[in-house]
Amino acid sequence: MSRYNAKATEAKWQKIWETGKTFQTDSSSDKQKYYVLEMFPYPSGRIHVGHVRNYTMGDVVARYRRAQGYEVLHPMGWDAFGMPAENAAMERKVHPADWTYDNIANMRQQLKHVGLAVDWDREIATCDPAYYGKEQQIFIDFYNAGLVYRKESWVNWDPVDNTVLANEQVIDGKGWRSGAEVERRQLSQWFLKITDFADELLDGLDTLDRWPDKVRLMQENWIGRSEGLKFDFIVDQTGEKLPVYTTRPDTIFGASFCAISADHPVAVALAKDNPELAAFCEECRSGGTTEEAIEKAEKRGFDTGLTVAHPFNSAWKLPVYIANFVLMDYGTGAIFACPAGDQRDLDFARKYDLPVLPIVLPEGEAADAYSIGDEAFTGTGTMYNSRFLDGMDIHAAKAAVIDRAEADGWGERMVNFRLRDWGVSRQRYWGTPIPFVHCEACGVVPVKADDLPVELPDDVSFDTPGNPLEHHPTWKNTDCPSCGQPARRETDTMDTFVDSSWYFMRFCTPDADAPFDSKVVDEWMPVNQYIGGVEHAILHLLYARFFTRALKKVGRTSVEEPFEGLFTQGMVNHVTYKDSSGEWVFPEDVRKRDDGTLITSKTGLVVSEGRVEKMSKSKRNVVDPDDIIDQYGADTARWFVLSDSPPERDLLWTEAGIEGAWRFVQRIYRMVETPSAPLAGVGAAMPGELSEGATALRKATHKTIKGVTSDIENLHFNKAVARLYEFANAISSTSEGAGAAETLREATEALIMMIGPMMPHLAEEMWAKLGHQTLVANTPWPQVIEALTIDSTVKMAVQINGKVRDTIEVAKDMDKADVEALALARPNIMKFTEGNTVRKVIVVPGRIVNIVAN
RNA sequence: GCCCCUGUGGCGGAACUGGUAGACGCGCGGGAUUCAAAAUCCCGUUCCCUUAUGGGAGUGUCGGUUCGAUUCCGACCGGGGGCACCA
Repeated sequence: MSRYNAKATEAKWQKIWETGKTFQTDSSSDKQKYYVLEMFPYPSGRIHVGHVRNYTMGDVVARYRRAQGYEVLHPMGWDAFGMPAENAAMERKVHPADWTYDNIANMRQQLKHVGLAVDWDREIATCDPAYYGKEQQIFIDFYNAGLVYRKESWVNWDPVDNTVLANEQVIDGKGWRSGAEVERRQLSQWFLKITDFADELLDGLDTLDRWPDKVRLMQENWIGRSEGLKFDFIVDQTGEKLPVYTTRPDTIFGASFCAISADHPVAVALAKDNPELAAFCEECRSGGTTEEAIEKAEKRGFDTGLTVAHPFNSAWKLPVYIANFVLMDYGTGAIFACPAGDQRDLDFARKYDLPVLPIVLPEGEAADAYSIGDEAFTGTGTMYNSRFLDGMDIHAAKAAVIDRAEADGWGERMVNFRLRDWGVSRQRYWGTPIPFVHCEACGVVPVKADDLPVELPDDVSFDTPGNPLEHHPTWKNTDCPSCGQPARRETDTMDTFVDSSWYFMRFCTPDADAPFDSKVVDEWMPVNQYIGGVEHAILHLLYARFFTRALKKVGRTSVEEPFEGLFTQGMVNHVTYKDSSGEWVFPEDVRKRDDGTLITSKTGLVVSEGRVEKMSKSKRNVVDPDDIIDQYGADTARWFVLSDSPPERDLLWTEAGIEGAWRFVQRIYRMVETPSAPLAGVGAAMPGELSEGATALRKATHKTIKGVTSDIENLHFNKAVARLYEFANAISSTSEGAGAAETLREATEALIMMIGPMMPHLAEEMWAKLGHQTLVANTPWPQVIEALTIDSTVKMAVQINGKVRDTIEVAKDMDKADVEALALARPNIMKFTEGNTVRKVIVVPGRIVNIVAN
């Protein structure tokens, strides 16, 4: 018996697809368009199993949609800028460009072996001047629209990578990549005004009904909209205004002090001639978040000696403290504190012995007996000790205070966001140069459109720490685009998240002179199905949504939301292995001895199996997709990553699992090579009369088509796989008599067409073996005959007091009364009803009969 | 601390809107084929009692609603994720 040769077969079909331009996308086609996109990879050098899973899912969708008659756009590119290229340059003396392009070449080859239905003619790399030059053009557009600005600001400085990190790149006070303790420095930075779109980005979430709720919720929290009252205290000593923001204006009569941030202008001014106070502010600033975590328990402050008057009673004075828990960049950097209603305020008040007056009475408490201990009451209740608010619930009180403030003119309703502007400056070489020039006379001037792209210089050195562009002898010297005098180029480059904020549009017209051709983009966009890792739930996806809106604002597109459907797939996990010396061991080096114990083939040491964890190089619990594809073929790998686990959940990679997938590949091959019974010829007509077995197979065929179709529509690939296994079992059990050969052909062809999106090479090979001259890739999806998916009889369970005691097979439309009579007459049932009284019989047609008897 | 998700055999996981729990795969046990092995095929496989038949228990725990709960409600326990001095 011959065996399926995956390697040779897969190479053959990949060649045929490539030379036939099978997956080339035609934007001018009049078919309905479908854009499926997986998050493009960073060219690290080699693909990993996570990539295989991600791109296989996208590929199933792409191939399925093609079969459904859509014109499909399924492109691939490279998120090619970023720090690892510079690290490689420093460590191995290779140029970042060479390193990156070598990696791209490798990974392209690897991905091609996976057999993706990708239009490779549209491939882009963000480090290509043809790409980043357009990005510079967009950046200047944004600048002209007032969406780009420079600001002196505190930044997170990574002392190891010598770069500025975004807030979100700082994890537990450490750089996300280097792991180094982050410092705070003040630098002039470029910012994108994402906060201009805070409301829109929030409201837009409601329209994204094909996004996971989890991701929408995370974005909602990230944007962090709150409503409250903004009003000015007047500092008694100076007459200065001190604006504060609160979301709890209802607690105004519980106010006991006012707290400002160490970075607040008032604090900064006082620090000038108060060394003690200055030292305190410095302490608040230093240390970063990690140390904050240490002193988290402790709320500390510094009494400025200043006082402010309560807005409802000018004789009521509140002391002004500098407090370490007040942030300058949220709200106004100053608060009024109500210790009874806020834990931080309460901790602070207890420490500095400030008044704590309860103003919200929890339900069930008596006003004269209630007091606050060391726990603030943040719940709902009834206002008291609060003059005109007394008796209201907190919501009514909130509104009442704001209304009064607005009527009396001392405050106003304010909406505040947690979201901050996006700092895009990076002091690095391997990124998109920010296309601006600093001129002594003209200030900051954008580079002229004709002079774009501002290209990175090739001859750079990484010997000194810091930004190589800054060190370059000539690159930054240029002439001012405005006055022509000698000037200096901006040496900051952009955050790589900028690159990935519009690549999906570039894919629509990868060769356009403009960043993209908006007419074509408007036809393809939004992306119908976007697939990627949940780790991008906030940053990348929020930035891309912002960019799309900003591009609309500058008139480059009319698209609102970039991604109509979003799917976030789970990680790929694997057990870990350690040898007796404590070293991590690669799975491929583990051997099982006859007695069941494990050893490494390298050293012979005994190996123990550890926890299942996300595949990572450091723990060596990785498998190389190349090895798998070499041994079993891409189809086997594709089938395995689709089976078993729901796609949004983590997948456990096992040797046994991949073996199982490989067995199924062989089984399909045998089913076609040596079918269980003779097959009818290609296109043979279905006879009018079918034997019982043939009818059953035919029904199974159409039920399976129906099920698999809806499974793929819903991205339930694991269920589609299970159904196909089941169907293969059905085909294997031989049927005889009239129509056996015809139904077997119909079933086998349906099976091959349905595995097409998942195991495309095997499908093509089997399709050809079945006598077809065409490609499965160009064959329409099999049609369901609905009538064949409906059974005329139905099996119903018969329960007594909720326990199943029997099953009956009845006509689908049988009368309730008849069903009941039939059920009660069953011997098994009579055995239980005998001697008892039947109290009640519930008949749910097509489902169940429940007899209540006692 | 706050918010969200999740818990089903030895394992990954099925189960439409409350209606036969455990589909399908893996693993395991038994058998066939083979000189033998690999590969393949067949049968069994939630647990407990039982010779089969049959019965009892069972979807993290404890309660509730219901003729009927993996599904709905409440409390608790375990696992995962997000945010974190956001006023």
